[in-house]
Amino acid sequence: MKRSLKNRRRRTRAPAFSDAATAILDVAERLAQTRGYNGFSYADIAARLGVTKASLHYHFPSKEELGRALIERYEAAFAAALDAIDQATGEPRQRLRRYVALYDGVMRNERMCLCGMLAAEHSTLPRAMQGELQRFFDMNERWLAHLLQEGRRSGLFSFRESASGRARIILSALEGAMLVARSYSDPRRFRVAAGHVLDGVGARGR
Amino acid sequence: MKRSLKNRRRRTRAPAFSDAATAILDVAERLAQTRGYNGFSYADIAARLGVTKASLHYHFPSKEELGRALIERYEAAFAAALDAIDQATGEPRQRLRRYVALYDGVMRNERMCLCGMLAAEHSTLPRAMQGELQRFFDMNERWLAHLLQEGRRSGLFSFRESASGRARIILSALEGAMLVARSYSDPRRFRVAAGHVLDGVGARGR
DNA sequence: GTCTATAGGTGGATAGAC
DNA sequence: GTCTATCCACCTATAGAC
Repeated sequence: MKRSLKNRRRRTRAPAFSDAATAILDVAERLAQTRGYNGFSYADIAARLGVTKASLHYHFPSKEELGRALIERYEAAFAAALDAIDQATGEPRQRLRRYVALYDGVMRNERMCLCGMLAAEHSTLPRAMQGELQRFFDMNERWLAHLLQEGRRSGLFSFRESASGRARIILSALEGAMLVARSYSDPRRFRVAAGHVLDGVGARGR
Repeated sequence: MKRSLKNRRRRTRAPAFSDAATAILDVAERLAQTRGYNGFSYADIAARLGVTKASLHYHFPSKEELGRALIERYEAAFAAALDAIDQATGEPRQRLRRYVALYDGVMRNERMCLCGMLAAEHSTLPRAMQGELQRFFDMNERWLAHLLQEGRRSGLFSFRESASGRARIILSALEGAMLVARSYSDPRRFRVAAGHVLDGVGARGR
């Protein structure tokens, strides 16, 4: 009963990768976010880095291990971004706006959320990766639900369903907006939809 | 100036396929909706039908042609379903509920919207398929926008943005809800999110 | 750590017999 | 229309030299 309840979310330790491994992950991440896990190969990564396929296997023996590392690193970075938001401001509407801005940044990079992309390929992924996907979405929903609950208590947000229900809606809407916007190669499509997500809880106000 | 304005949407003629071609498309469609376009092969289809890969190429010489046929047939079937809704009832809330039920039926089949799935793989698809994808989403948005406009005029729906803006939000939210629900293999997740889409315009009734 | 070389498998696609 | 047989490109992965 004595353990601190603060920051109990931090279960995702950012793994330490060598410079070479980091370079591989950077390239693989971009490829996975634009083409999907089944849409890129070791050859693609090797070509972009100017090395051979074999050397990649030294750092990531199998593609499954590479895929797991991708999700783990992505989730850790996302968790850090959420912490940064929490520490920058306590104002709920601003925190929600910054959350949406995270996704907007991904789109502006002509990518899609890594985990949204992998969700489409879910049934073709190794079991371990499937489990990590859920953890990512769970983390997002928990963070959002907490924020929504707090904002509603202080009269800033307004919505009928439960906070976690609304969190799911927001997450789904953002992922879906990215998905559809990709077919039009138009990030503005995402931005407009994202704005209405904020309106939905009464959080757009400047 | 004399041409009828009724049914001017019908640009998608349902192509006639032989029995064998239809059987191939049925299997390919299920595979594409569960595993993605890059996630299945001619070998997968052939195995499930008990024929050889070579015979598939007689009906669909290349995978790109197969992919195009998949989207065209899917879009035609969807357009027919929208027409059926329009003819069954003119009541806007009911029509919107039936629209959402279309997507729910897809999820209940343990699939995801074909075009939502393909949207994730967008950048890896042949150009022709990319164009057809947009047409599918455009058709959905036009139908929804028209319905929303009508419902708002009669005081049944309420939303702040333009009808086409709201149509995009609804489409994105439904596609996103399917996407995320897949990671949990839980269609109920979709159904709850879909219900809130209806609430969003005041259409849940009852 | 990175290389060359290669294994063993699967991808889409074609030729030609039946 | 469906088959057998085959092609070549590409996939993930490994062995072993440097």
